[in-house]
Parts: sequence; C-alpha cells; structure tokens
Amino acid sequence: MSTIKDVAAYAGVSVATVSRVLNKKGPLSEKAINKVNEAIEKLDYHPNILARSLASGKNNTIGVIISSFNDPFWSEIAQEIENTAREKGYHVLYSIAQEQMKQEVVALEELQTRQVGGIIYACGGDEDLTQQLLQQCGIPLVSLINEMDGICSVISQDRQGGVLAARHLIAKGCENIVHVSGNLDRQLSANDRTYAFMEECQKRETTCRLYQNKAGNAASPEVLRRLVNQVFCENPYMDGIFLSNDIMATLCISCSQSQGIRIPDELRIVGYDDIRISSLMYPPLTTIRQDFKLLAQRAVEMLLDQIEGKEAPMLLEIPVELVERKTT
Amino acid sequence: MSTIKDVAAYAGVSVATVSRVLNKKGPLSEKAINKVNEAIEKLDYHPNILARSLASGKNNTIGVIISSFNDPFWSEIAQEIENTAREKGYHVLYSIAQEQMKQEVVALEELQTRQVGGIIYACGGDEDLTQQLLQQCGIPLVSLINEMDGICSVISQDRQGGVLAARHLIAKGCENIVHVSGNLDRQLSANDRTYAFMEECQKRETTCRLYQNKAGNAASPEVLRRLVNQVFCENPYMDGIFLSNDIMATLCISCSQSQGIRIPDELRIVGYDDIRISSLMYPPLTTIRQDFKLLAQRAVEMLLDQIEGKEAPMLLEIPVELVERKTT
DNA sequence: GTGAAAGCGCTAACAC
DNA sequence: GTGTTAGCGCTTTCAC
Repeated sequence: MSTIKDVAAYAGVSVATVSRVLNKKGPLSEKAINKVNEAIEKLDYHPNILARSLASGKNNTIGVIISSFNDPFWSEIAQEIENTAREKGYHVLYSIAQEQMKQEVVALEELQTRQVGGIIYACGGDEDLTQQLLQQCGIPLVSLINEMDGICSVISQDRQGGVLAARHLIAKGCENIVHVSGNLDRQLSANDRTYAFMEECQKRETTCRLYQNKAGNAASPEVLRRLVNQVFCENPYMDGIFLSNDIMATLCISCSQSQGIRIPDELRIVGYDDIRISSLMYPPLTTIRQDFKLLAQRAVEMLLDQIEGKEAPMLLEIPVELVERKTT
Repeated sequence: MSTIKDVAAYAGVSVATVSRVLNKKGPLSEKAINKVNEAIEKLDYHPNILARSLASGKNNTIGVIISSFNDPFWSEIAQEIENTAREKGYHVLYSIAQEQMKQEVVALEELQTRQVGGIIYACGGDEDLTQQLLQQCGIPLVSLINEMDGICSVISQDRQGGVLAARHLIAKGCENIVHVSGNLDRQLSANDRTYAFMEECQKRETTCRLYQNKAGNAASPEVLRRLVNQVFCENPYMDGIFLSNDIMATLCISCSQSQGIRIPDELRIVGYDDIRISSLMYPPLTTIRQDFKLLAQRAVEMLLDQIEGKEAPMLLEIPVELVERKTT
C-alpha cells in the first residue's frame, strides 16, 4: 500500500501538494495537478480514510443501529438510509442489535468507538436503555422507533394508519373484527396503530378482539403460525382482521386458504408496511403503506442537520396510505 | 470526547500504561489497572478505533460488496456474514453496488480507502470488471457469486440444485416443463442450476422450455409480473415450472391462483433459495434451499484465513437441498 | 512495572 | 503556488 509520501516523492512535490490535489483545495498549478494524478495512477494509491479522519477530525460517517437485515421492513429502511447518506457524501456503518438481547449497549459502544458523527436508532430494544443513549453518548441521534424525550424522531403517522385500517374494514361491512398487535409492553410508536384502530372500532361500535404478538416479527415461523392458528380457532365468525405487519398478514392469508375461507368474501385482511412481497402474493394484500424512502431520507437529513449544527425539528411524522388490493 | 491522554492524566499514569490496560497486554500492576479503569469510567472514555488502526496497522474490518439489502436472498447472506464476522471479532463494512450500474468500481475503491483487510464480493456485476478486482486491488477476496481465476469462491452446488429440481418435477409426473432462468449472459454460478436442469430434462426426454429473466430480481414488480404472464399465456399446457428464485415462484403461485389453475394438481412449482417467506405463503413453496448460514460462514472464514496468512482452498461448494412443501 | 518518544498517514496552519 | 511542520489518538519499541 503506497502512502501520500510515496506519491509526493514520485511526483517530485511535497505531501501538502498531494493533499491539496486530493482534496481539490487551495491554489494549485496545472502542472502539479497532472504530476500528482499521474503518480496516483502509477502507484495505485488509495488515500487512507482513517488517517484522514484522524487528522481532519471529521469522518463523514453515520451509524445505524438496526435489529436485523432480515426483516423486510427494516431492510427497506436500511437500503434507503444507505441511498440517501451516499447521496450526501456520507458513509453508513451498521451495528446489529437483536431485539430483546440488550445488544443496544454494545452496538452503541461499537459505533462510538468508530467515531461516527451521529446515529440513527432503528431497533426496538429496551426503552430505558435506549433512553440512556441520550444521556450518555452526547452525539447526534435520530430515532426511527418512537418519540423520546430530547431525541429527534422520525416516525410514521401510525395513529392515522390504525384509523384508516379500521374505517376500511368497517366500510367493507366487517362486524366481527380481530387485530393482532405487536408487543404492547414496549414503548413503540408502532403500537399507536393498535390503539387508534381499537378506538376507531369502539367509536363505530364494532367489536374488535385483540391479540398480541409479544415475540414480534423475529419469532420463528412456527411460533407465528401457532398464534395465527389460535386466532382462527378462537374466532370462527371473524369477518375482518388487521395485522400489525405484512408478514403476519401473509400468514393469515395462508391460514385462510388452507382452511378454505374465501378472501375477501368471508374474511377481509389488512396488513401494515407494504413490503415488496405484499403486491406479489395472492391475493395481493391490502395494506397500510409506510413511506420507507421518506422515513429514511428525513432521518438522515435530520441527523446531518444536527451534525452540522443546524437547527432540526424534534419530531417528524410521515404520512401513511391505505393501498387497497384484493384482500378486502 | 476524552482521549487516552485525558485518561492518563486523570489516572496519574502514562499513556503507555493506559494503552496496555486497554489491550490487556504487557506487565501491569493491579493498582495501575484499577486506577485506569476508574478513570475510563469517570471520563466515559471510548478508544478511537481510527487512531488505533492507524497506529497498529490492523483494523479487524472486512468489507462486503452487495447489490442490495432488499433482495431477501442477499439480506439473509448479509445477516449471516455479520453474525459470523462479529463472532470472530471482526467488523463489517458494506458497500452497495447496484447491478448493471457499474458501481462495483466505486464500491471497491470505497472499501479500500477504508482500509478493510479483505472483501467479500456478493454482487452480480460485470464480470470483466470483477476480474479486475483481482489484478488491481491485491487484497484478500472471496467471491460468493462465481468461480473466478485466482479468486477464492464459496458457492452453492447449483448444478445439484438444478438436477434435484428436474428429477423432482419429473418424478411427480410433469411432462411439459418450463424454466425461468436469470440472465444467462452473465457468468454466474447461479446459472449452473439452469444448465443442469435443462440437461437433466433432456436426459429424461422431457420437454422443457426456457425463459430468461434478464433484468434479474431487482426489476420492478410490473416487469416481473409481465414476464410471468407471458410464460403462462404461451404455455397453456405446462404442468411443471422451475424458477431460479423464490420471488419468481411467488409470482407464479399468484398467477396460477388468479387464473384458477390448481396447485399442485394442474401445475407444480419449484423455486430456489428458500427465503423466509417461502414457508409462510400459500401454498407453502417447494424449493431448493441454499444454506445461507454456511455460505456466509465459510466465506468469512476463508477471508480471515487469507488475511491471517493461512492457506485457504480456492473453491468451496455448499450442498443444496430440496425442501418439499405443497406446490409439488 | 512504567514512562518517553517515535511514528502510523494524513490535514492544515504558516512560512516562503 | 508550494514546502515545512505540528499535530490528530493511538501503539509500540526501548530505556529505566
């Protein structure tokens, strides 16, 4: 690996000149530029970003704490964070913190150690721990998970999502509704979709029975399937069901089909997220679409604003949208 | 942000001692250790990895060039790479290179610049460019895409996968088979599944018609759907279909169901990959399972062996397995 | 067992 | 326009 010194020597200039050429900064003669570029080419020189960051004190890197690359919702988000950050000249470092394993602390430590300029928190971990991020770390932070005291957040309008789902099912004539939520013990903005959905049902005087998927999406297929089976067993007369994510909705479609329940005539299904597969499956899923792109984009922008010392709003809410397909 | 100097000053020792405590290396007195640890605690000190790497010349980081986090197959791989690397004390840096956009060069540059010790190449880009990786970069490399001259590879036994699929469909009585491959212009080991499948059909004297999905998995739902529709239109009598990935298989299930074609009685479907959703959809998909975990694990191990100067094999082939569910 | 000091590859004053 | 030089935060000899 050649260094800036090698380049300087080869080009017959000083390291300062090479550095100037590299950064396209400062007064420079055509001749110097050409010589340096030639040397760079010849020596196959790649600047060492570590040294650069160390010397300059900034490293154009943001960190993302995420629960997994496997969850379709979060992998969409990761992809869009990556796209946006790159566009703005930033790199992204990921740190995986599996939920319910208290890995957030390690993840945070890791990113701090790597000197990221700020962190996007996109992993539903223990709320109290997460709160400590604020107190302890003192670097710019954006949460994609929920509203937290003193931490900037970008979240979907989940209450609106819940209301849309309820109104849609009721408008389609459902009278016997079931909803499977996520883990309500957790302080997630995602749970607002449940609260709003239940309230709306109540307001419309429609019965709605609530089930909780405590284990969340990360649970094994068997566990999820068992829960869905239980729901179907215990609610033979349900005519509408709202799931807090599209994976659960997929399982419901699957269960209905295997039991010969006709969709949407006998049972109407509404999911949440609108992940890629939702439009490809059969029947194509009616669902509440979260705007991945905008969520990620705004989160990155908010973080960069903080990093660059600009004023940033504390909370941004991204609209959701009902996408009607063939399950309702 | 406090530095090692601050810690040294606070603890009343030299920076060398702090460094020794940090790295648990060299002769150390209990007293010194305690003082330093206390100082670290008090000052909320986080070592700066950049400086550490720069000084020590090693940075325990590997790079991964991947086409997207969104493709379920590759996100499974990414997740497992992450898990394995972490276990071995390495960090992972991702660089996204969307296929057919020649972003591999930039991606590679980026990772080199960040001083990764080696790179896992997991992105089907232009083969000639990819080959240049070898010549140009001179750092340890492992390909998850195909066999390349002089580059270590870890790939699935795709020929075996193709044969398994063909035999299975034929054993189930299919006589009029269609296969949708990926882009055969590309030099991907994945294409072996196609070649082996076609050969096996021929050997068994079963007709098989071939379609190519040139755009690959990254194409929009509409494009994929159009292709599947075309296949169904042009082959009213097909009784078996083998898709080169599970997303395409999902679309085929969807198309069959919407046309009232009974699965598996009238049409048998075999996918490839066994992504998470494949067991959750209806009917649960018969597919060729790739061993994500082993692929990723071996790739990481192979790379670390190279980095640490150990002897590594040039090629590792990971077995695949037919998972029979309800579409055949 | 501990400290002083050189140096990793680079940037950014500051001098010329 | 260009070169010299002092660090950035850390590791690592080499003395003591």
